[in-house]
This record gives sequence, structure tokens and C-alpha cells, in this order.
Amino acid sequence: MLLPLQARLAEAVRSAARSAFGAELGELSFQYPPRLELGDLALTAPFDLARALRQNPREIAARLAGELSRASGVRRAEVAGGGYVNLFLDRAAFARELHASLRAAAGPPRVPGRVIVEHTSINPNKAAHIGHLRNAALGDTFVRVLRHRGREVGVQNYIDDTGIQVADVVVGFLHMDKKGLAEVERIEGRFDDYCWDLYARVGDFYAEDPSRRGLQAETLHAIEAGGNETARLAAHVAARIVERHLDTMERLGIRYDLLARESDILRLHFWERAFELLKQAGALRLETEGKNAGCWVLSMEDSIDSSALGAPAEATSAPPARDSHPRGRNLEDESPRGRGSPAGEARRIDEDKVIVRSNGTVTYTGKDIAYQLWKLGRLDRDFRYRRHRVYPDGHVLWTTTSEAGFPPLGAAKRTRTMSGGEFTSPPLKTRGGVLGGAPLAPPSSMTDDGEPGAPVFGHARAVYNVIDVGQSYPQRVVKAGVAALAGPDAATASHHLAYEKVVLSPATARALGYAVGADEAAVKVSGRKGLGVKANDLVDALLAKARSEIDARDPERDAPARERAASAIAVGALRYFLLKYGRTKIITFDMEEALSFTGETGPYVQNGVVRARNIFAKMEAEGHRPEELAGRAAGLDLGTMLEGEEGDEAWSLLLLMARSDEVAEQAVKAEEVSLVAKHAFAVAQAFHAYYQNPRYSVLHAESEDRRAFRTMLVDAFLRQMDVLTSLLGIPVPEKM
RNA sequence: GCGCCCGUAGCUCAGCAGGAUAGAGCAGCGGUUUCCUAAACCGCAGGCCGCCCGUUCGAGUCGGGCCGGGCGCACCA
Repeated sequence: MLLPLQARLAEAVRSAARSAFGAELGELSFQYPPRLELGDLALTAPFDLARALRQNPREIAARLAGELSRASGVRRAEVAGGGYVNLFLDRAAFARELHASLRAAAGPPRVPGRVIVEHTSINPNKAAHIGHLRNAALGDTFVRVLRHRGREVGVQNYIDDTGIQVADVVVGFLHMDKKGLAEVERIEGRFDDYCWDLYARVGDFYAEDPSRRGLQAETLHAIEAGGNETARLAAHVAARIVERHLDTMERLGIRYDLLARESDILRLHFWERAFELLKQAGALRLETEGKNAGCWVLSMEDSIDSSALGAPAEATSAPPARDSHPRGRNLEDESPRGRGSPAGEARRIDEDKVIVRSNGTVTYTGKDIAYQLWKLGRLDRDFRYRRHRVYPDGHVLWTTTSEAGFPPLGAAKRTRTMSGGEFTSPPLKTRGGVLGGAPLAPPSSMTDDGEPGAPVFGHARAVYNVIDVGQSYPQRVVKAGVAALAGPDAATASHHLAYEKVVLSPATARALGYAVGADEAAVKVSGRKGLGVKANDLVDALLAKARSEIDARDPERDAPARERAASAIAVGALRYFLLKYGRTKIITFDMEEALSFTGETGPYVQNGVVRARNIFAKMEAEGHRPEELAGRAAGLDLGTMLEGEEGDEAWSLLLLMARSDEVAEQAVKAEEVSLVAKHAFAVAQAFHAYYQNPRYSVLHAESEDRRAFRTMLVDAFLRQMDVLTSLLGIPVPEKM
């Protein structure tokens, strides 16, 4: 709401600067004076002009203030401090417009082009833990904010179903537990928890006898080759764990559009194609001597313009130098250091990164380059798709597939073209045919291939990969590969949304049964050791806490209502907890703190909304019509209402709410969703304070006009919070 | 060695496209419930913004250099 006004005022400032000083101002931003008495918006442009013009900033400010005081929407403008121009807005007009726009709930204009956000991407070999939740909460919230700001977003969850982590669990089943596919299928209960324990045992199994690592390699090869019992077991494990992960995330309101499986990337030969293209482009070099002899390497030095890689040292002026990280996967384990790389070994910087090993196999990074190229619509291959699950609201989650019946790109003619793409590769063979006995319907308008009705995936204008910061280096390699093949623009379109890990507080680690040294400030989560807080356990603990709080307050509440509220509070508490920290901050997870429902927490935010709703409920119970009253407020003398002590307080609340869109926009630009969380808290806090004052009672207002005015304020708050809580994925219970 | 992240109140963190007396939450102390009641509100106390130098009219915010902590720099993912 504030954004259009700011744009208008910025234009007025520019034109004033032009006419008064003949100066051209670039981007200018508004600030907020520290106190309401000083003004509603502050302008620091005079300082910039003063430098350029070598004049006194206060004099410049005076000229600008004169111009701006005539701008529409501005009541007055005054010079303050060393040369600020402080603007006082026309409160009545602003309030009217704000309320109208909140009631209309009009979104921002659509921003053309598809955006892909990849998040979660947990190895499908064990239960999700707190670190994975941070990834998912971050990604999911970023998606919500992007959509709010008009982007069309596709959410992808990458499933590494052929990787070493799945192989380890398979080793555990086959060689430790002596269980084959049939036995594993019969395992009941929480399969992800079962594998969690098993995975930890496999670590010990290898440690006891290093030669057992051979089993790992053997298993991995069998999985990649496919068509054997081991591969079928791996597929079963991965598929079952993925279901558990999806269920876990569903508890938190986190959903996806597509599961992108690594096995499909392999079987549909994405890498082979990317390899060809990379060789053609001269991006890869076959090393003939040295330690990388026989490998295809990607040069990290001269690949392309280094600014496109977001090289950290680069001080690019255009975008805020925030995006200095490439991308990777949701790493959950400490890297197995200590084996074969003794400390103190010479560590010279590698300018080259091996993409294809001397034995001809491709590295993870190579596969990732292919996947990233596909996301950007720069690979002339596509997946086949089929429906994976339908969420309760009807939303369909698709999965990639390479199975027959879902013809890949190249087999059928493609109606939708890829930007600049050429289809030189031979069509892949496909058997076409039937699905579940039913003949395949012709492709829908949205899709060319695969199961009918699949939307277009890939072909993104921008890609955000939510991956932990530890993988910044491999992600830079991916970016370099993309740059080498698709140019700097494609690299720039690839964003690594890097976030720091979650570690455990000593108290929490001890509670989990781990010995913690007195000098340790934090304990690292370790999937290999089975050390960590499992996501479902955490949600369960939050639920239990919420239930007991509800019982203490309102023992009469019926069971379903109680459960609904407990769930909302648990989810709200957890999501807010995960979102309130900046993403580059290591979160030291402490169970007691996470279970807190007071202070700067999700429940505090929820409670603000519930209290506002209570006002309306009470009004209705006493025969008032809040909706109607709020609508009538537009006809009030808002100018008078917004004066005086109450007027000031109401005004500051309105002004704060009005900043929401600006905050969301900043969150997108800075790739920092904690801004939205902090803002939602601030708005709730302002409302709590206002609400607390009995003199501002809506129900017991001194006049009908006052009541209408306050009703409008509460109505605006509810509508704004509806937006903000949705952005954060925080549900609001009917009652607290 | 090179690179990245972090270092702000006792604790956990905001603030960082430079701007007006540095803000929250928790913990502590003291208040506020016949009220749209408290998962809340008000007040008190608590800060060489790691250190030094620089740029600037102005630095917690930018640059350089240190110090401390974490992470990365595989033919692992």
C-alpha cells in the first residue's frame, strides 16, 4: 500500500530536484523517522544532493520540502535535523485508501515468467530432522512471499533416490539385518524412524571394519544399474521414506508441485545430453596429465565473467551483493572427513573441478548442472510426469518418472518451444501405451508429453535453490557450468538461497541422551550418529505442550476444537521459530525455547489475531455488525478521528501495517524471509498494545462514529494479518 | 594458505542500498485482571555495537588490517 505512494513521491522528488537544481537523482528510498512526531516518511536525498552540488543540505531540503508539501497525499513537509525532509501524510486519505485496498484484497501485478524454488530435498533414507525443517520452512515461506509479489512459482523437491545415503540403508537391510525386499515391506510403524536407527548402525558397521565400504560401492552400482533386487529394495526404501517426509511436511502446511527424482535424471540421460552440450561449448576439458588425468574438468577460473558467478569478492553495484552463494542439496551429515585426508595435508586451491571421473562416471555436481540447465529451460530434454498425490484441497503433486507410458520430450512433437532451444538429439525410444488399462488421453493444453494434465515444469526465468551454506562451493561450480553453457544471464538467474545449520543446545543434546562436555556451547546434529531432533517428534512435543496449555485455560473445550487449536499453535510456534532468525545465523536449537509460546513467538502473533476476532465476536453477540460498521468508516471524518492521542496510536498502527508489501518486496530482493516474520510480530505487538488500552474499547465506544472508526482499524488489522500469517504459513486458531 | 559466515544488553537475536537519543524477546525486579480479560500490557534495570585505522558533514552499518568462533576449498553427496 505504501509502495505506490512512495513511487509517486519519489517521482515528485526527482522532478523537484530537476527543476530546482538541474540534478538527476537515481534510486531513492524512503526511511521512517524514529518517532511519529517527526513525520511519517523521511527523505535523505538532500544529503546526496548536497554532496553533488556542494551546497548546504538544509537549504536543499528546504527547497524540496516546499515542492513536496504540494504533492498529493502529503499534508506537510518539513526540514529536520541536518537536512532531512520529513513528510506528514494526509492521514484521512491514506487510511481510506489503505482500508479500501485491504478490503479489495487486490494482489500486485503479475510478474511474467515462471520461477522455480527447490527446497526440502532430503535424502530419502531416514526421518526428517530439525535442520530439514529449517530448509523446508525457509523454502516454503519464500514461495509464499514470491507468489504474494506476483510471481508464478513452481515448487520442486529433489529426491536423491540413487545416492549413497539410500545405499547405506540398503546395506543395513541386506547385510546387517539380513532382510530382503519382502521382509522390509512387512516392517510396520514409522519407517523413517526405523531407518534413522538403522542408518546410525550402518555407520558403526563400516567403522568396525573399513573393508565393508566395499558393500557400499557395490550396492550403489547395483542401484544405478537397476533391474535387480537391490535396486528394487532401494526404490522401495526411498519411496516409502519420501511418503513419510511428505506427510511430515504436510503437518506444517508445506507442499510441493513436483518431486524431481535423480533416478529419472539418470534414466532419461539428462547428464549425457548436458555433457555433449558442455563439450560442444568448450566448457569442459579432458585432463591428460596431473592428478586429474583422465577426468573431464570444469575450469573455475576463466569460465565466464566472474561477477555472474556471484563471486564473493566481487563488489557488483547493481543488485545488493547478497546473492553470493551458489546452490547444493540439503546436507544433513558432517562430511566424512578424517578418512584418507590427514590434517595438514597440502591444500592448494583447485582451479578445476572434476565433473566426470576418470572411470567415466559423473559426479553429483555434474548431475546437478544438468538438472539446473533443465530448470532454466536450457536442456533439450524433459521428464515424463505422473500424478503422485492429491492434497486435501485438490492440489496435485506430480513426480517425474522415466517409466513407459509417459513419453519423454523428443518422442512426441512439442508444441511449446524452449527459448532458443534446438532439438538435435535423437528422440528417445518410448513404448507409449496404456496407464492402468486406460488409454492415454491426448495431452492437455498445458503439457505436451506424459500423463495428461501435467503443467509445464522447468523453463524458469529464475531458479532459487534452498540448500545449506556448506554447499556453497559445489553450488558455485554448478553456476559456473551453467554460465559456461548458457551464458552469464542464466547464471545470474540461478540463486543459491544458502542458510546456516541448526545445532543443538547442550541441554537439549543431554536430554536426548548424549554426553556433552562442559565447554561445549553447541552440539552438531549427526545423522550418522543418529543424533538430532526428529521433525515428527518435535511437532508431537509441541502438540502435547499446546494441548496442556489449552486444558489449563479452557478445560471445557470439546476435543476436536482442542485438537485444531493445538495443531495451529504447534505449527505456528514451530514455523515462527524457524523463520525469525536470519538465514545466515546458526540456530542453536533448545527444546525449552522452541516450546515457548510467549514473547516473540508464533502464538503471540496468533493471539493478536484471535483477540481482534474476539472483539468482532463480542460485537455481534451484542447486536453490532462489525462488517457493516467497518464499511461505514469510509464515510467518517477520518481526519478528526486520526488526531489526538488515540488518533496518533491508530495512525502508527495503520502506517506499520501499510509497510507490509514493502517488507515482502524486500524479503524477495534480499532473499530473507525473516523480515516478514519480524514484521508480522511488530504489527501484532502494536495491536496488542492498542487493544490493551480500555479507552480504545470498540464495544464500549463513546459514540457510534468512534465505534465505526475503531472497527475499521480492527478490520484492517485482521485483513493485514490474514495476509501476513498466510505468508508465514502460520494458521490461526479460532481460540487460543 | 585462500574463500565464506558469525561476533550488538546476562542469554537469544533485530537493526547493516551510511543518517536523527541503538531495538525486541527471554531471564531479573516492580506493577496491571469486576475491562473487547493476561499465550497480554505498563514500568525499572541492563550496551567501549570484538579491537584498530580509514572514507564521510555523519559509521553498529562502507573499506583495510587484526582478534575470536564456525564452515568450505574430493575422481562424496
